[in-house]
Amino acid sequence: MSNKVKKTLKDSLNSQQYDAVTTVNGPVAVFAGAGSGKTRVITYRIANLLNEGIPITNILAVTFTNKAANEMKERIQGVVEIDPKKLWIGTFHSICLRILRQSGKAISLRPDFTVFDEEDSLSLIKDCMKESNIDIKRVNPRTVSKTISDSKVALVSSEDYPNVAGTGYFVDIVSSVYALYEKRLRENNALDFDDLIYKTVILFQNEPSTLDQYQEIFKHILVDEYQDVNAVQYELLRLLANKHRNIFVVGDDDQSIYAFRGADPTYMLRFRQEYPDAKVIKLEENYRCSQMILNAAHCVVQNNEKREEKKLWTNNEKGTPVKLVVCSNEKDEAQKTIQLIQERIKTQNRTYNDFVVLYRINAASRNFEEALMADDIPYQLVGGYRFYQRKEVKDFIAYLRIVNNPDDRVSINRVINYPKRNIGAVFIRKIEKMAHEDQCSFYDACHHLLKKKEAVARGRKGLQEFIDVVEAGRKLLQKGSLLDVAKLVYERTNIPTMLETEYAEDIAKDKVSNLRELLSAIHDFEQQYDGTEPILQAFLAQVSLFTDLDNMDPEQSRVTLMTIHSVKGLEFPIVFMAGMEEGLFPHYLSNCKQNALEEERRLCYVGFTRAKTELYLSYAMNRELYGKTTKSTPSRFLEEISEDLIERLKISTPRDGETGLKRKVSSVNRSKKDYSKGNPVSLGDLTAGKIVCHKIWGHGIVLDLKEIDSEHIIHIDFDTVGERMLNFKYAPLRIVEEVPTAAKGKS
DNA sequence: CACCTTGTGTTTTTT
DNA sequence: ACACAAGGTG
Repeated sequence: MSNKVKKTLKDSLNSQQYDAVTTVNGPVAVFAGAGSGKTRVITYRIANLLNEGIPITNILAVTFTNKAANEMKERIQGVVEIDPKKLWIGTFHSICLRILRQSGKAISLRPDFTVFDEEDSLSLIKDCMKESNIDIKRVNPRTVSKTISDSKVALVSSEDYPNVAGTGYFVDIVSSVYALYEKRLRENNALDFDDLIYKTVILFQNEPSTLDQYQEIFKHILVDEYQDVNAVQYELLRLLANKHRNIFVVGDDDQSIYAFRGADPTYMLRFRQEYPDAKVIKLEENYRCSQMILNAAHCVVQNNEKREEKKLWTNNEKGTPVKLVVCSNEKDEAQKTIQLIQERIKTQNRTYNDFVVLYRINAASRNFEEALMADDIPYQLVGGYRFYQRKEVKDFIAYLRIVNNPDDRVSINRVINYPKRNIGAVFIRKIEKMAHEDQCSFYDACHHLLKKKEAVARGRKGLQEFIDVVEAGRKLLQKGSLLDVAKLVYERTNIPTMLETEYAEDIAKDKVSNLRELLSAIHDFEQQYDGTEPILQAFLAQVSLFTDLDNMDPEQSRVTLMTIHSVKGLEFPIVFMAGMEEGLFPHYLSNCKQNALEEERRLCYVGFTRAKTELYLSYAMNRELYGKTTKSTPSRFLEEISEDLIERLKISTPRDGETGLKRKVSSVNRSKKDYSKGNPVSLGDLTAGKIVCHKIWGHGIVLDLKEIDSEHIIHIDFDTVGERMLNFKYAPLRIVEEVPTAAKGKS
């Protein structure tokens, strides 16, 4: 057994990887570039620790997604025999949830607390703002929510916030809302996402004996995606590793893409300061990408100023250039993408699961879904409107949440009048008043009210029905079957019938089938239930931390659609990145800040380096988004790729004939030659009437040049895309000596 | 007092 | 395109 492991390690690892795997004691930081075998290192390291005789219960492994955790469990089982249930492996959130359920009592947390997702927490914040007479139109609740979330990540409590945040109108508002929000969370017996980690740190800070207990359990700590660790997570790790100092972190600062969530890649660079005796290992050989793809990725990311200079190398073959696909609009983009996929299936003997389509924002998935459906191509959509986030599913789950925790006011508010029970805002306020007078919970006040005969209200009957469903659910739960409880809710609330009257037939059908799917998920959960904690509590916890990514199945032959954020850690033979346009990618909200722009660039790097053999980049000249159509400029990231690594692809789809695009495409192709022959342009050259050549759009005639906010804006009429305004600073323009025929012909 | 209609504002990425 | 809040109606 032991020898088998040793041999496997030597055979399947390079010397740096081997070093990372077999350095058992002390702090280790591994800088692992994209595709350098990071997952393999972590897997083998755990296997090796077990092989060295370290009990499985003494290892903590933190991954970025549940899916990564499950995958890792499976892969370890391939090397050594383990009982995967004994291994502490999961996301920060799931691990902290487990710790708080076990030991939260020390900070007066009940073990049956509910986890609020972002929507729940925003709804509670709105309530708090209304209660404090803050005009929701003047102050955006989302901004308040984000500020509170940021505070928790920065370990700033509601008491400390006013002292730390300075002064001002907004700060005053957040101060009061934050305090009230915390109070309400406690009353709801609930924690929000940030609390899971934040309260665990508080627990460890306040209760040294509890901390000591976990320090003894987690003698060896491994952290994946360390570049995406934020302050509160860093503090958690620091506390846990403080005693035995066996902390092993793996990451890549070029792949840090979660700064919006407080991630700070400098923790990775600061590791050596925290642990001066740390061993630092660099993995720079890429085993995934072709040379051209890797170089193109490097072209982009090297434009970042805040980064450790490094260059990955690969022994893989040179490969083919990155392909640029120019599309007329977002529909055309989906069409062309699918056409390319079909071609490759036919000629290269590919299967659908060799392909992934990536985009910057979830909203972009729609067009691809529609096009794939129309062509009967199997696909799986990852992320987006996640299953457990859908309205009908959340409504249904709200009932289960109330059965589990009657203090969950957010869920009560959600469904007390759904289906309609004649319970409006006024009636609710009346119950609240009663709860306040009787010093009891809202739920208990409902009971009191129903007992009083004189309390006649129009909603009384409805309230009785609501309470009856919940009480029946609680009784049924005692008997043990979760599925029975769910069925009861399904039948007694009549939600399916409601849905049919509420929505159009096809939409209602969809929603009802989602609920059926939920019932079957509950059934499956019950089958695998291990009985370590109350079943409903266990189910709800899984639901709240579950992501669609966990559902992804790479085995099935389906095209995958997802955001670039979700694709981190995965690889595909052929990658399509859509929407390579200014404003979309980089996203316009990131445009203002240099840091944010650099993060977009890293995101681009992550996308590129998912591809093993082929990478397609596409952009649409016109895009409809958020209900309006806008003309777009190619992403600056396209300009950053050196010319020998990128190739414009000429595709004709049936639609092109109708729009006369074919003619334009051919003139663009000629223009590309002119661009490389042309001379660099200076500001003085740009007078009205001059013919210029754009790297992507080809020839155009200068109409105007003006200065706005000390930026030089050029107005050009292009043969291909018509009139555009360009910023001189970024525009890839050249002057052509001869007046090309294409431009002459146009007037 | 609850419900339905109209109008308004907002839209990144994820645990 | 969508959600959500205010205002009118039964």
